[in-house]
Amino acid sequence: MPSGKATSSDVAAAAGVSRSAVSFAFNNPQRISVATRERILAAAEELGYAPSTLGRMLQAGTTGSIGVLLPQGLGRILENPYYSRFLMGAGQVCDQEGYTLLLTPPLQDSVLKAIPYAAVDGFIVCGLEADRGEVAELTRRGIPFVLIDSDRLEGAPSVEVDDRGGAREVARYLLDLGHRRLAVLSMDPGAEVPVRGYRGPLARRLAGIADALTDFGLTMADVRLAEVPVTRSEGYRATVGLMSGDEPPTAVLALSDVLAYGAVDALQELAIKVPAEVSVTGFDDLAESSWFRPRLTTVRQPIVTKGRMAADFLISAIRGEAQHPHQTLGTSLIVRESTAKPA
Amino acid sequence: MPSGKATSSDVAAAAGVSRSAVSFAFNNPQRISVATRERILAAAEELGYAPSTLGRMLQAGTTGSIGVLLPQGLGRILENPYYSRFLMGAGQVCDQEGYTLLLTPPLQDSVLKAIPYAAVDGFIVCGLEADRGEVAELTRRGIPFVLIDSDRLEGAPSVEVDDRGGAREVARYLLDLGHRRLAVLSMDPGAEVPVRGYRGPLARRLAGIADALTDFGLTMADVRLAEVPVTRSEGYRATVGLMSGDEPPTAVLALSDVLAYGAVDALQELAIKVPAEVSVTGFDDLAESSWFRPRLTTVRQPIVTKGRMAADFLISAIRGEAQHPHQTLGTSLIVRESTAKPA
DNA sequence: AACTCCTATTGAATCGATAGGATGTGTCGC
DNA sequence: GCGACACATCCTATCGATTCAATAGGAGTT
Repeated sequence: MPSGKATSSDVAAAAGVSRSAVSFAFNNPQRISVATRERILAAAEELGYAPSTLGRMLQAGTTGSIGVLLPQGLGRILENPYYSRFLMGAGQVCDQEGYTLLLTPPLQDSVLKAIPYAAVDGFIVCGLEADRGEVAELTRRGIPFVLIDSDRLEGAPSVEVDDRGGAREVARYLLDLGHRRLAVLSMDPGAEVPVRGYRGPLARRLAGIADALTDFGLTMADVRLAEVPVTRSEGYRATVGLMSGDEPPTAVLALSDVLAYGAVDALQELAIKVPAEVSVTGFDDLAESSWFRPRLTTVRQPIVTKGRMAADFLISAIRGEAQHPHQTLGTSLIVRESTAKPA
Repeated sequence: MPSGKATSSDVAAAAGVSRSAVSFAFNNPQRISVATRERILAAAEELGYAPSTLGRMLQAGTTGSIGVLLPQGLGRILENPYYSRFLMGAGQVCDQEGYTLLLTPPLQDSVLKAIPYAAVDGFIVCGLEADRGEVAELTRRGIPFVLIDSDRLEGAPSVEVDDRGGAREVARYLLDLGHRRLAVLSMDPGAEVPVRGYRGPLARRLAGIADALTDFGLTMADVRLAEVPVTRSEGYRATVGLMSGDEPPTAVLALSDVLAYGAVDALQELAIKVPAEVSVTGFDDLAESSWFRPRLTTVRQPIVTKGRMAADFLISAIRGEAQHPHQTLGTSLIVRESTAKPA
């Protein structure tokens, strides 16, 4: 019983041939006689030998897997169905093209540090500010990548969503209904906003809301804003805060469905009727949102398609085919039961 | 502008030192003078050099990532929230221990073929029949692994769930309510059942149902059985079939929540009231099941915990610490609104 | 000036496998 | 009996980095 680390030299020795012969036996049968091949394979079986994955990858210069560079830990990321859907889309392409998918969370809270530990042919980079160093690092290393949920950047392929249009549409819808006291329940943008301003999808969604407000003679100063991590319980907590004080909002516009669920939880807890007393909207249109009660009014974005395109673009880039394509996907307002005219 | 493939030799040449010095500059700063180090780092920056991930892994003999060997393509797997939850659990441990997670779908419909293409320190093997060759292959290669949703096997750590007990409990519950005409909506066991019989969780769940039936003087021959892939739409389709004919069942016992959703879809389509006319139960207790209307009666299994334990066991095995632990997790019947006495 | 000691640095081996070109052996034809 | 031609097999360089053991050089001591 070998220690599980038989090498091609061992097999070669056992079969009385050279290491090349061993390699040929596995990858190039026609370059070797049948008898020798059998002998080699028998020896390999005996010793429990199988070609080392790393050895082959190093030699081939390719890993056959694509990395997904994630902005948060796996435990938290996979809690959000948004990412499941996204990975599903990317996974469909991987299935077709025979790639594996390496989920790469930050290392010691640093996305940058995680890069050198991923043996991949390219990265899908999720939800990162495009000028934070990761992009520069990947460029420097010459690793192909595609940006998702980020800012459009020259020289880097990306798949975007019309966040601004979507947010404008849902905000306008609420204003049209007659709501004037809005609360915006937003995802936590990190600590750098004071220095650097909003970035990526968040910036675009806020801009969209501002667009709509302008049409009604309002500004962002007229809405209450809460910024929290994207979990249902944080959405709950923040909403409790938003509803306290004088003149509470008549509509909560959440920038994520998951946050909207939390908002409804809070309102039910406070015995405030949705949508009769307060309207709630989300963003994403997760599958859960049509099951949720009240069925959630939200902005649909094509998450699975986004995943598919990201993987497609990346694989093209890996093959050296594509020239940094950019793609912007549309959104649509899905009106369901969580919104109504203000009381 | 280099072609993105600077090697340690290039840097060494540029800085006028040996390759060893370059390596030290990055990994062992105290073994080299400050001046030289600076010079090397400058040259590295200039050339866009970063140590090759594969090179380092080969040398170190470790990849820092754990593989998840999946029974189906990624596109289909991630459609099922069950796997999202499971991966979330495993991901929590990965976050803590600094591992990445490699999702490895079958290659050309073969799980076995996928193994050599995954550069990992070990595998979590999901939903595979333990004697189908994959286990033998992993053992032969000496790669650590943990079995999930499989059969208990000497010499291989595994995390199981008390499927039999859970199924027995839900079946008995339906029989206690007075249901006698049951339909079982089961996941597709693959083509080998006639030859090899049922395996793994499916076998245990069917056995649990049989246990309960026996207590009531019935056998599996008295229930209608449909076996389909685990998707909502397949559940829908199968249920339409189950309800046709004489003496349709008064209760549908699905072996997966996702299938149960499909069953309810079908019954609503057929204008059959749930639970007034027909009861439906699931298995898993996905988060969605408490949102679903009617809220789904189901068997809860601790999916996230399962994921955590699997990763824990695997990492112990990788470190050479553990001795093939087995663990069986309990289930519990969650009674909600999709079940009632027969009309 | 010679000797020791220490430190920065290097050479070579190792991790495993692959593949292009060279070599050897055997058979066939003339 | 000798040259040509196949075919099987081997040698060696390559993929990139790490690391142990060895060395060169300089500083310090007597």
